[in-house]
Amino acid sequence: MGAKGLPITNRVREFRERHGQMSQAALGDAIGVTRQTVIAIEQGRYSPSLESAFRIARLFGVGVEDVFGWNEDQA
Amino acid sequence: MGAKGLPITNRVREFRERHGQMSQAALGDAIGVTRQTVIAIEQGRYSPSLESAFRIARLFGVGVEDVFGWNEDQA
DNA sequence: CTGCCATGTAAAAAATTTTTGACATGACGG
DNA sequence: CCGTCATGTCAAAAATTTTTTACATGGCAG
Repeated sequence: MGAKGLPITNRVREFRERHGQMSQAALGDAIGVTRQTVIAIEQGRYSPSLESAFRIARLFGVGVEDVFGWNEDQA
Repeated sequence: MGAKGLPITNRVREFRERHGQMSQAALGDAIGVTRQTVIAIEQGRYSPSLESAFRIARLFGVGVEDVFGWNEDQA
């Protein structure tokens, strides 16, 4: 199983950049994960834990589904 | 590490039982995880992946945050 | 130009989630 | 009584996510 084709999409980068030019490292610090994790999530390399998803959404003051989306087809 | 104290709550069991007396095994099959995973999620032993969360919510025809909740305090 | 800062890649190690398999119990119907 | 189903526990293996460390690039400020 090579290319993942994750059913989950996300707009983390979008929200992050609109939040006062917050860097990937700063976002990581804010939600308690490393910079590498933020990079991987933004690049869609794997689906984050529901916990990370909640922390990101809450940081931006929105709901989980405002940041993360579901791709029925890929599912 | 030790006792988890998960910041995530869920009403999976509630939704499952209201969905035609669906068993844990049947829910597992429906979303592509094992019965053990359903048990662990319902018991709050760990936070599921965002992917599992989406599959469960979609199966019940609701949003992720209708099934899973965030406990700011524990966070 | 020089020095940061942000982003990106890579790979191995650590941590967590998920699976597999086995066994136990109570409820229930035949 | 006996068999089945749903739930639950346990433990080890497998798979996936996250961390750690290191290095590379381009942009931009001084």
